[in-house]
Amino acid sequence: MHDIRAIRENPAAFDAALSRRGLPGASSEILALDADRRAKIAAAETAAADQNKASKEVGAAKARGDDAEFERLRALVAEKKAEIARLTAEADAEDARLRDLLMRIPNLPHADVPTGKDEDDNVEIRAWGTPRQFNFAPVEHFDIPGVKPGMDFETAAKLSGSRFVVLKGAVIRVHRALAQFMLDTHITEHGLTEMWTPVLVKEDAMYGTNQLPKFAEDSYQTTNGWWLIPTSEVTLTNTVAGDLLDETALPIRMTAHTQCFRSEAGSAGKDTSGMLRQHQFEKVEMVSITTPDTSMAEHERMTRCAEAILEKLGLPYRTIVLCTGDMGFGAQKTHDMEVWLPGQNRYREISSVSVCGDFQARRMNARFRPASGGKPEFVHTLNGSGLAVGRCLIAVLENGQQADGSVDLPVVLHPYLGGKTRIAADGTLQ
RNA sequence: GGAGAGGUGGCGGAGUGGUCGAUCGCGCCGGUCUCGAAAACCGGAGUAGGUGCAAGCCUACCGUGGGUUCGAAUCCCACCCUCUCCGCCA
Repeated sequence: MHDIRAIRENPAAFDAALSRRGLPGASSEILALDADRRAKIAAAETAAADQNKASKEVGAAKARGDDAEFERLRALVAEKKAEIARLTAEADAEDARLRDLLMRIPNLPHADVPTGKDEDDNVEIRAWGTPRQFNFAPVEHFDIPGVKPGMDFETAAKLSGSRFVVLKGAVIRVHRALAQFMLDTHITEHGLTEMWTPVLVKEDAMYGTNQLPKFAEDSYQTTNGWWLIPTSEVTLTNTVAGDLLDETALPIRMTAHTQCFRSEAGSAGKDTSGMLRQHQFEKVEMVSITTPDTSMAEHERMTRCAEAILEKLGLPYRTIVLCTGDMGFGAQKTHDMEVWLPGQNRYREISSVSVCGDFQARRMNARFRPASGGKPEFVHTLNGSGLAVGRCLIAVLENGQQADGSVDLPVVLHPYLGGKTRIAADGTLQ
């Protein structure tokens, strides 16, 4: 959410930043509402002050037996009370409207971020690895002979419909190994703290990390009001909601491996085959809570944490910085890692690492007390995939496929597979 | 699901109708003492909103929303959340 004061102080800069995202200016509407709201608050507070004054005097009037004054003040209090009720109701309504308006406006892009319209304007900042040369035509993950016995979309459709999968045998073991490998690397080499969180959350948490109010249709809700998390960014970030932390506690670096649930509303017809885009998938997420002056450095650090996983797995990737038009709602700046998928002959997103500044912290009311002893300030929040496990499985399978239909598996996974090194063409782990 | 207890400032914990935004302890900040530190002692400090160049002033906030009252942290109602015991259960 945006700081109304910052908009008041510099409406032109606010509109200019929105314009970089390809959005119309909003400051004039916001400021008109804000001015109206403040006038109402001032009127309500003046009336409240009058009431408080009369309330204090009424006791004294009664004590000295001045009945006329007592009755006059009593009537005045009653009158002010009605006035206050009316004015605060109006002020509250405008405040709610303003808050809702501010809640629905995306974060402003960091100065570093290239201006652009869509993904064509994203900028590659580095690439790692060389796509392997195949002496046969590589296929997509679901067509690899060794994978087919362990990846069953028909049975999943019977159980749940489209965009679900049943995994079996060697394939799910590799999937599980990947998640374990990612977590272990993050906790032992990257200094993140492993967490395990609920996947059902209250509405407040979804507001905190900006899934709500604008993107309700992208997530699922239970009949009793819980939401299924679309990412553990929601739970990890909201662990500090409402807190006032000591600066010495920062940065807080967390990671969690959870199920994620997405309705994929609006992606009908996109990535319909294979397990690239599912309603239910697993992700190892990273979240950092930092001070304002360390968040940009943390963004680079977190990006490296994600890249390290890909490098250890030997998966060629490129890292891009998203342009203003392609960034997500809450981000100030985003790095996407795209992994090479030989079956599709292209790079596909496997991780997205974003710095949100105080955008989410303001929604969650998550603050820290500076070590210098000043006023509490909002923390900065960052989140990134490290990595999407299902997509990583796809990448490992497609990049490791062999002419005979088998799949060679990355060396770093072998210890997680009981020393096995490949999925044979018949689907067995060998 | 049944029964009970409770939600107060960074934390713990008092306060049951009127100078209570709130006793006290811990923690925090400043000072005295000390070579320095600890301890001890003295002093300071809530959060948010509004208004003002500023000092300041005003308003709100004791889980949330209503109500009673001239006046509510304190009384009443509803809701939310947490904890304990019982039952059930992965």
